[in-house]
Amino acid sequence: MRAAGEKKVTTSAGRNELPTRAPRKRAGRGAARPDDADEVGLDALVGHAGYAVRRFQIWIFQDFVRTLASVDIRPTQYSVMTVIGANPGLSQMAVAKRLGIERARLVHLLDSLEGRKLVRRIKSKTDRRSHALHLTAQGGLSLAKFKQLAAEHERHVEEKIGKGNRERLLQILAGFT
Amino acid sequence: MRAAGEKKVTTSAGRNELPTRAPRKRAGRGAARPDDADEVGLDALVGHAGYAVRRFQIWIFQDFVRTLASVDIRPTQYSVMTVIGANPGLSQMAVAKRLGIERARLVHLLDSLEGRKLVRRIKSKTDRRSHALHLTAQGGLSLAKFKQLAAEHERHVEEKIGKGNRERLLQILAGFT
DNA sequence: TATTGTTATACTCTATAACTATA
DNA sequence: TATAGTTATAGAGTATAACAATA
Repeated sequence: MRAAGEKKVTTSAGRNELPTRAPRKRAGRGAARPDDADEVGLDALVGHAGYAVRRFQIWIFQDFVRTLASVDIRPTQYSVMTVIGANPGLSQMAVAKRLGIERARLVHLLDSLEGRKLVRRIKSKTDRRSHALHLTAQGGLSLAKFKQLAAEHERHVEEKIGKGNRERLLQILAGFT
Repeated sequence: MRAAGEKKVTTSAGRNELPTRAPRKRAGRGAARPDDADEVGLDALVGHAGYAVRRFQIWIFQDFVRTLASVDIRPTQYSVMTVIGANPGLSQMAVAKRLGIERARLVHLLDSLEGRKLVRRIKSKTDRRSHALHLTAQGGLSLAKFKQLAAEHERHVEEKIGKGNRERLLQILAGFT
């Protein structure tokens, strides 16, 4: 996973000539096999938005996990707590639909957050099938801390791709939120 | 998973006013609970590049799988075959490093592709620990077809976010490939 | 009948560790 | 001793199906 070691922290937005390496080439020694990873051409993958997005998503995900490691919160947990915090009383179905999480998966996520006393499931009076979700007092305080760390992570993103590019990215992808 | 049903195929690049919904609001009936998913505010998630990127990645991934369903090829399989096709004789380690795949995982991916007669592992003469990877004749023909379908998928992306935005996206993320 | 939360299953993917055969 | 490929395991995430309680 290249992202861990962190080379190329170029911090910027300067080098934008698509790296379309020649699809065929031979390595340094006598042999015809490029054992040096950077000599390996991507061919059609250059030009696929999905490939670039996947690599970026992996980087961003790992930076988030690393930055919030001290509080042991992962991106999905953060998104669930944020939505509950902003919309107290929401049902599990509503949270699942809003975040695009399977309702079956949300059950386990909430089990974990509830076990950590960050979230509470309260039986709904109006619809006894459903639960009203709330942050606990501790959950509210913790979320404030999580948001600080998440903002720090966001600054890492800014350093990585550049301030203007980050904003442009948010604009381009606004329709998917 | 919102993407399956497909609402908002707005095909474009027009609506870019960040949807910062008010963090608190009540639903239609007398109650105070927004059961309508679109009434639920995202709060801090708006403004996190990672959240938008994750949602976009899910959409793009699913469109790829759908578009290449007839040939039963997933994004990772496609990337592996493309790199082998462009760099015949590559070792497993070189492919794994280049694509950011764990070498342990690549073993299973290659087992599957080799079982389908698309790829062949050939024992290296120079280093008997390693395998030289090649597409079979059938694999080469198949890959051409996969590339056609992947290009079709790429057109879907273009329709979804707009031609200019897609190009800009590739530029912004070029450093991650 | 339909929906909410739940349990269960299967498969993909990430992250490790350990083993073997070579180097 | 280090590396390439392999096997194994654990957890996250996706995708389903089915069930009980309730609507």
